[in-house]
Formats: sequence, structure tokens, C-alpha cells
Amino acid sequence: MARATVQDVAKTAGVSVGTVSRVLNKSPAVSESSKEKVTAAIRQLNYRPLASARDLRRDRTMRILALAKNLNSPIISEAFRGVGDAAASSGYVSLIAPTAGDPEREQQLVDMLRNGSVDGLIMFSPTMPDEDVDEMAEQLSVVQVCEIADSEAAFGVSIDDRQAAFDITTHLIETGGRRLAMIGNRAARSGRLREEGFRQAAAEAGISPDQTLFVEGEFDFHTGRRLTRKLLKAAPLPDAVFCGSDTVAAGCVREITDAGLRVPDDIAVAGFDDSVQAEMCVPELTTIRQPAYDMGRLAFEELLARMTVPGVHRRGRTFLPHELVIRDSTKN
Amino acid sequence: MARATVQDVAKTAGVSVGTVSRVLNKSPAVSESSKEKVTAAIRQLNYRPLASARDLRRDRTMRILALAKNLNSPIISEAFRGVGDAAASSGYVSLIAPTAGDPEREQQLVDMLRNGSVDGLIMFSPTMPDEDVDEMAEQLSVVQVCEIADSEAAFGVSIDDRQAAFDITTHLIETGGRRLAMIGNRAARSGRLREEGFRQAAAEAGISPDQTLFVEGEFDFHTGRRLTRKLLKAAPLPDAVFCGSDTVAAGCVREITDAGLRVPDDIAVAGFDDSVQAEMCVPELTTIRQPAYDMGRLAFEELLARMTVPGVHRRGRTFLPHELVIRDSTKN
DNA sequence: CTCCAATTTGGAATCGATTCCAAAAGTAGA
DNA sequence: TCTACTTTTGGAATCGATTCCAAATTGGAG
Repeated sequence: MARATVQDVAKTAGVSVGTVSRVLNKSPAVSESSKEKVTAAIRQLNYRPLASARDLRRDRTMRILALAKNLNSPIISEAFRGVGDAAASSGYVSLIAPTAGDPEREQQLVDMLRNGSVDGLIMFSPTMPDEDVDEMAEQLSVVQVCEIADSEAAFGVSIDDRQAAFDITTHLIETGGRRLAMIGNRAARSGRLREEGFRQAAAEAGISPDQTLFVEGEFDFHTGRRLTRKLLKAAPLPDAVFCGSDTVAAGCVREITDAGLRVPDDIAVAGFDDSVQAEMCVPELTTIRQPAYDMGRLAFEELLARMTVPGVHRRGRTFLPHELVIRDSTKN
Repeated sequence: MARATVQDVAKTAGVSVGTVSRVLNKSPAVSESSKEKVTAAIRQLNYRPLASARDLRRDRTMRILALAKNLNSPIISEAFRGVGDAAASSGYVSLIAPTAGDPEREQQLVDMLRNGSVDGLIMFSPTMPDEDVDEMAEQLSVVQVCEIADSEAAFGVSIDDRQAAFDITTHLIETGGRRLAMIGNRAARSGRLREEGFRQAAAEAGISPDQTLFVEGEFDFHTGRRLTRKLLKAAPLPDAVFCGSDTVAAGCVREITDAGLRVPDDIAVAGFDDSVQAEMCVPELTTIRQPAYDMGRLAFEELLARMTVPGVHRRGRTFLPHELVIRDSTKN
């Protein structure tokens, strides 16, 4: 038994395909009796309108796609929850796919927007160069969240990474930090901004960080440990470390503790993101909280405008407020 | 400038739509000169075949969808990586969407399979009742991973949760555990199996666990802490706790430590999943490693068979081997 | 140069749902 | 009962890519 079509439903219900379609789309111009007959036939045949046929005719899919490097970042999954809720309340289905930082896979997924498989795209961590993002944003419905490419045409929602890094570094200094270290990630756009904020805070306090106390790599636990081992070879030791993510900070704390030093007494540590790992860590991490859910919601709202309202749209970045969360990994 | 179609390309290249389509689909029956003209026209017009039109005609989308309760489980994101790699090498695009355990949202996403938005479905944690999964598997391309509904028609890949729980509980007993406690989750199918394994291991060792030493709830850090506080009110205290996930185990260890007790000397703790949290914990967690990546790959292979080979398919569950990883949270 | 086979091409039919237009049916007022 | 509406309906045209069939072209062999 092949799939039922509108034709089949029409025949079974004894009406025309037009009427069936009108029932499906809740057009008011259908008599009560026809509606009942059609509804019965639909149930009897277990009919579902074929998405591709409908999408072709309507020229839209009511689906959006989000792209992220990987899925298990708590910030991304929380932001995507915001996207999903906002999308659902506008009748859109939201899907997500990981790119693994692979430009080829990213391209393949971006093609889903180009070929009309989805109506809009949300990019969490573009791998492509800034110019490509810019060009895409010029003609297609794209919005960025968290990691944002420098682009004229594009729109992005994030916190002010530079300011947040500035704030938390300033906190480290105010609580006695002098030999400032940072574990960063220059490969990420937000990582570069956080480094800027770190340096700026140091500069304003009249501190010029020792070059050997800046190390960088991927933001995972083991990298955090490895890079901290590097920092612990410095002499004199750093007395405060700003880590670009909580996961890295957890690794940092662990390595310091294993070396027989105390956090924060000997070395203070700060994280970033306020993920659950900030609370799992001992001592719990001072960190920056991002309003990820709201960032997601806002991103979808803007995407919706781009998908439905023709013409020029909002450009540039919008910053949502972050929050410095002080816990036990820094002094007070 | 509206979107270009095959017609436009054909006109620009001075050939027929048939020829354009043949070039697009790499049919060998095209002369070199036509191919060049068409390729040039495609580039000039920046043409992309419209997905919905192609899908309609071909009656398939080359897309699959995975559903999970939430995305930030390390097991799920690792398994989905396996799905994605296997899918990519067969020319499929794989997407994922969180259901948040909401039956309505799950239904909406499952409808994407029913209405042909995707060719196949991978379910990580079905919210719907077992019968519904069964009925779906009977007629549609569906495969389950990790959390597996009890169903005749469906196929699922997972570890043997009961055996794994049996193994790790046995380890707890062999290292001196007598007052056995468990933090479980009866809401999850795998949670129920793990409980069975736990009880079976206890029974075989001649231990009948104190009923007050079984507590259950969601598998997150704070729940882990809360439930452990409950356990610590028991008298006498448990001397070994089997936790249904590493995250919960991390919360458990934390609460025990905060209470001034030592892990594993006073109370041994075991986790499940071997996620990164098992290593972040102090002491590091004894746990069960799941071959999540391979589970994902295998799931896709089976899904591919269902999508492409007509007829009856493999049924029931396939178990992949798990591994007991012994670390410092249990004695030795 | 002719004939037959192989290669290449054009174009119509097709996939299934939607929508527009014209026609039919229904309703009300006179 | 007839007219002037409004409501409801049927059915053809449409969306854009693919594919099949028949026609046209090419290439060799004789």
C-alpha cells in the first residue's frame, strides 16, 4: 500500500482535491459536511500531506537549521533551547547539526539553506571566513549567535566578550592578582575578544602580563590541564589565571591542586560561561554567566524578520548583559 | 532577482532542461561541450537545484533526523557523531533535534518522517509509549539507540545496561561493599534495566539492599546532591553507591566529601557512561564506558538498510560491549 | 557515399499539494 | 418565482527537477 495522496483522499471523500486542500489548510470556505467527509477520509487512509510537494508549491518549509561546532557545549544547547521555543511559537521546526569545525561539512549544511531545504540558518560558530558569512547574510536569512564573524551585513547576538573578560580580570586584580595568566583560544573569535579584554584590564591596572603566562588551545578539560602544567613551570608562578571556559578552568584547578597548591590562596582561577561544571569544580568557580536562552530567543526573532519581512534588516551585533558570578575559586 | 531554475540554466546554456538535469546528476550521456556550457551557465546564474522539487520527484530527501531528550549528554553527542560520520559516507545529511521530553514536540518531529521531510529517524530517548514505537517501526524507517523501547518490530543498539550495572555493582561488592545504595531513574528505560542489574548483583552476593538506600530522580548534578543527602540520613550509612550516571555520581561524591566523609574509604561511588565528568571528579570515577560512537555508526547502517532495502529487517536489540573502567572512587 | 549502431539531445509527462478562476449551489429579499 | 447576492465547489494550472521516449546527430564499417 503506497502512500495516500490528496487525490486518494478526494476520491474517498467524494469531493475535489481543492476541497481536500482547503480542509487541510483550514480555509473557512468549506461546508461543515465536506469538512467531515474529508476528515474521515484522511483518518481512514492515514493521510499526511507530502512535505516536498507542499514546500515546492508554497516556496517555504517552516524549518530552520542551526549550525554549531559541537553540540555538547552547555551554552550552545541552552541557546538552542531558546531558539527552539521561539521558533515553535511561530510554527517553525528547528533542527541542529554539528560541523565539527570541518569547512566541508559546514558547506554542505549551509547548502541546505541555499537549496531551500530550510528557510533560515542560525550559526553558532562559523568556520568559514568572515567575508563568506558577510556575503551569505547579504542575500539569505542568516543570524549569528555567540561566536560572531566580523561582518557588515550579518546580524549577531552575543554578550560583550571583551567587556566580560575585562570585568572578570578586573575582579582578579581587585582581589590581589598581580602575576596574571590567561588560558585562551585564538582560533575562536570570542577567544580573541576575551584576550583583548584581559589585556585591557591588566593595562588599566598598570600591569603588563608576562608573555609566558599566556597560553592557548582548545577549550576542553585535558587541554586545560596540559596548558596549566605549562603555566606552573613559570617562575615566579602566576597568582591568578583567567580561563576562557569553565571546562578549561576545571582542568586548571585540578592541575594546581594536584601540584599541591591551593585555589584561591596560592593561585586564583576564573572561568567563563557559568556551566554546570563551574559548580562541580572544587572550589566552585568564579565565572561569567551568559543569558544563553535569551540570546537564542532574540536570534530567532531576528531570523524570523529576515525570513518574512522583505527589505533591509538590522545589522551588526547586539550585546545582551552578562553577569559576574563570584564563587570560591577567587579571593574576596 | 528571483531564484534561477533549470529552465533559466537551459536557456542561458542554449540546451534543453533534460541536458541540464543530466549534467547535474552526472549522467554519462552528455557531450563534453554541453557539459561545459551548462556548467558555465550554472556558475553564471549561481544556480542550485531546489531541494523540494528534487525531493518530490525522487521521493527521497537524503536526510535523516535524530531525536534526543536533550543534546548535552556526552553519550548522545558522541553517538550522534557516529551517526553523522556513517551517514555522510553514504551521502546522507544528519540532523538532530531535542524533544525536551515533551510528547507534543516529539510528535511534531516524528511527523517529519511521516510527511517525508526526512527519510529516516533515529531515536535516542523516545518519550512515546512502547506500542507507538513498535507501530512506527513496523512501517517506517526508525532505529533506536541507547534508550530502547520494548518493541517487536523495532531495532535498537545499546550496551547491555543490565549486565553493565551487574558488573559494576559486583565490583563494588568485591571491593568490600555491603550496605549497597543506588541512585537510579525509573522514568528511563535504561534506568530500570540498570536497577535490575544492581539488584541481581546484590542478590547473587547474598545481599538484600535496604529499601531506603534506593533513591531516584533525574540524572543531573543537583539531583545527585539532593538524593545523596537523603542517603546520608540513613543509619547505618551505605558503604557503596552505584549512580546511574557520572553527573549524578559527581554530585554524590561532592555531597559525601562535603559531609566530611571520604571517597572511597568511607563510601565508594561508581558512575556510568565514562563521560569527561568522570575524570573531572575528585577522586576520579569508576564507571562504565559505552562505545557510543560505534553505537551511532551501527544504528545508521541499520537505518540505511531500512531506507533502501525493501522487506523485513533485523529486529530486537543488539548489544555492543561495555567496559568497566576502574578509577579512584572505588577501592581496589 | 550509404547504412546501421551508438551517442546525444529535446521535450513532454510526472511527482503531490496549493490556488485561482469560473461555475454551481444555496440564501434572502421582493 | 425571480433576481442578486454569498457560499461552496470542481478542476486546471502551477511550483521546479527528473526521466522516459523518440528524434537527431555522430561515427565507423563496408
